Amino acid sequence: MSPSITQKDIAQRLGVSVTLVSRVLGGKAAQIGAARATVESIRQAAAELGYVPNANARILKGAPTRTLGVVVYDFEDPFLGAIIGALQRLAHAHEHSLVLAGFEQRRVQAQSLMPLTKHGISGLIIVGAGSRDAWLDGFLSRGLPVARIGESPDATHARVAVDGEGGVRLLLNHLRRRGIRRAGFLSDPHPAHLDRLRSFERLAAEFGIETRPSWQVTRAESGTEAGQLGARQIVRESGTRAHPEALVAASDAIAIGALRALSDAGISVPAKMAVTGFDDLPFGDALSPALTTVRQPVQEMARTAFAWVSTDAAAAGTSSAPRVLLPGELVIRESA
Amino acid sequence: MSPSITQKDIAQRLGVSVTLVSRVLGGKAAQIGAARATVESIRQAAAELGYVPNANARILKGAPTRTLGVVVYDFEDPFLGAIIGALQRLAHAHEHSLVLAGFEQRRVQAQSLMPLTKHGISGLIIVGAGSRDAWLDGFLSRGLPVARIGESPDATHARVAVDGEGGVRLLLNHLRRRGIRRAGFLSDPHPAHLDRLRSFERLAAEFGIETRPSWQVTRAESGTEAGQLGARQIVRESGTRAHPEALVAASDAIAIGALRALSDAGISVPAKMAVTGFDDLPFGDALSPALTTVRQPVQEMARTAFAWVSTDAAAAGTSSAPRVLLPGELVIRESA
DNA sequence: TGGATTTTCTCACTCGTTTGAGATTGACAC
DNA sequence: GTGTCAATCTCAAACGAGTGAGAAAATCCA
Repeated sequence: MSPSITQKDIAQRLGVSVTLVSRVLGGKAAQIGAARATVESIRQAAAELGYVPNANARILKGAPTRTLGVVVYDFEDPFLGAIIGALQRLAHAHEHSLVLAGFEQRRVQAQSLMPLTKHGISGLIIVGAGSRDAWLDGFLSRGLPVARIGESPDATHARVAVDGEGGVRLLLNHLRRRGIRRAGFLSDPHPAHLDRLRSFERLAAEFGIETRPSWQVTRAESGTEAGQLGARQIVRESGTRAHPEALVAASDAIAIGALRALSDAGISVPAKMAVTGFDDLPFGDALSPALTTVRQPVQEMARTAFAWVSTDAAAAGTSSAPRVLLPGELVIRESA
Repeated sequence: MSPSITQKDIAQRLGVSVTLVSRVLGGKAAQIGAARATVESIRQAAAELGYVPNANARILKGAPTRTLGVVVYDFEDPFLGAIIGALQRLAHAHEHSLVLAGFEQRRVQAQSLMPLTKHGISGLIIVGAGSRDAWLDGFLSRGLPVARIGESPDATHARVAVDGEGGVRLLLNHLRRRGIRRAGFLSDPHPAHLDRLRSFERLAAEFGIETRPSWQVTRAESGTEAGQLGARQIVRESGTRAHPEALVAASDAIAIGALRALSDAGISVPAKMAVTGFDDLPFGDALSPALTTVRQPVQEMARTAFAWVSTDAAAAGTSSAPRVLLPGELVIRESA
């Protein structure tokens, strides 16, 4: 760990003051009227010695940290990689850095926030849906810009998410065009999924699609398990009577579970029952049948959230819209 | 952004010197013989005011940063979430923080490293396989502890990965017990996958399993696409002649593609052809048929890598083993 | 009561960078 | 010879925390 080059090293080498070096390297050469030759020699020495400014010292002096905290609620989230990747690209492009924090089982512990305060973040991005975040108040009251990627019913901070209702609308419209007149819904306890369920209930009639309470199953399990158990339940219960012609799943994971249950029950998809997902996970197109779904606008959500909290936006005083819903994209494949 | 509480605030409130506050809060109270009452009052004041030490100031003074850089090669990696989650938990438990950096398309740009140097990381964890990392030399030569989660054939730093050969061995042993005597292999260009291919070639004979060059397909595409095209190719080419009874895929993603191709070709799995994966992705058990595979020891890999680079280990002078292969776990489901 | 100890706390500097305020130099005019 | 004005550069004090060395006050012993 060789010690790094500081302004002092440059100053000593050239026999000038650190002040001058700081000003020249800080781009203030013109303002203070530094001699052209001096400016050149300082720049050159800096380059030769491989000078890299010490961010800690700068920040200590009050410079913006250009560091964003990223709080992840759910590391199982299949989108996590894509979202973090997008944020990383944005951060990189805007010369910000990203500090990670996370919570166990959607719980916050005071110490979880240590990395955030420790590095003096200038903005906060929360990844994942959630509500009533008491820990957030500390940041918000200090005027720290906060943006969430995901829904938060009772939040006071900015958030961006896919338009669940719009997505369900796309799906129902598509199903209707395919001639489907009876549909069920599969959900798990995830808040965004419950929201989609409510949209489904509300919109089904509008598209002339019949649904029944017994065709709408919300399981306590989550993801594929919920889908499998839920679909199995619907199939069993409506064995003799009329059964839905389509199962709208609140997420791709749930839909995958449903596909499995239908396959086990010998019900062919989409011939006997159509299935739709929501999210567009990476493997949706390789499934058999390939999953018809609604694609999450991951990049756009990341971009929106980043734009709200980045140092540049905050400095410009951009007022942050409290809630943005971005449209999803209908991806028609084989399952419906 | 109300200014944060500093030691100075505490000192002023109690009418003592900042030095005393620093020493007490730094746990040096006993060494310098501070009065019990004073220690108490300082601690209490700190708690009441909500004092959080300023990491930048500490680091500037030469304290270990307790900050690890996490460099991600591939944000598409389906394990990314799990790995980052595990690292985050470890970091949290050991009071470290995590700074993220990443590369576009597995390429490094000098500026990509900015966050790492900026925050003065004390260790580096690379997520993803790779080789010949020129950018790494700078860190290594400064004596920075580096660990990679993933293989790196020509690396000089520590790395941990799943034991590919061991995994293939588990798979072949299992296939043999199921009475399979002829098997093919599906790969894409990922280095770890090619490595598994070589293991397969080497080990097949040992288990009395016949294989042929035409049954071993490495596609230029990656993931599911490679699996789908590869499986299709094998099925077509061996249409009339003897064909393999099993397809060993280098990854779950590839296996999913293969399942799809076989389904399209009307070849039932595992009755007519067995399929195995490698990785154990989240949805493997919800597929139809559920995928037999080898589980990556994600938690263990993260733990190993973290242990190498954490400040505590580095301080203790723990010598870092250059290469560790952790055993995968055979997960027998339906596809083989 | 004076000096030696002990107990308890403070001074002053440092880390690398920034910045308001001032210093030094030379040239030019009168 | 002296004052003025630029041009050019330096002093010194921060930011928040840590630290070697020493100081002030209280206690003890004779």
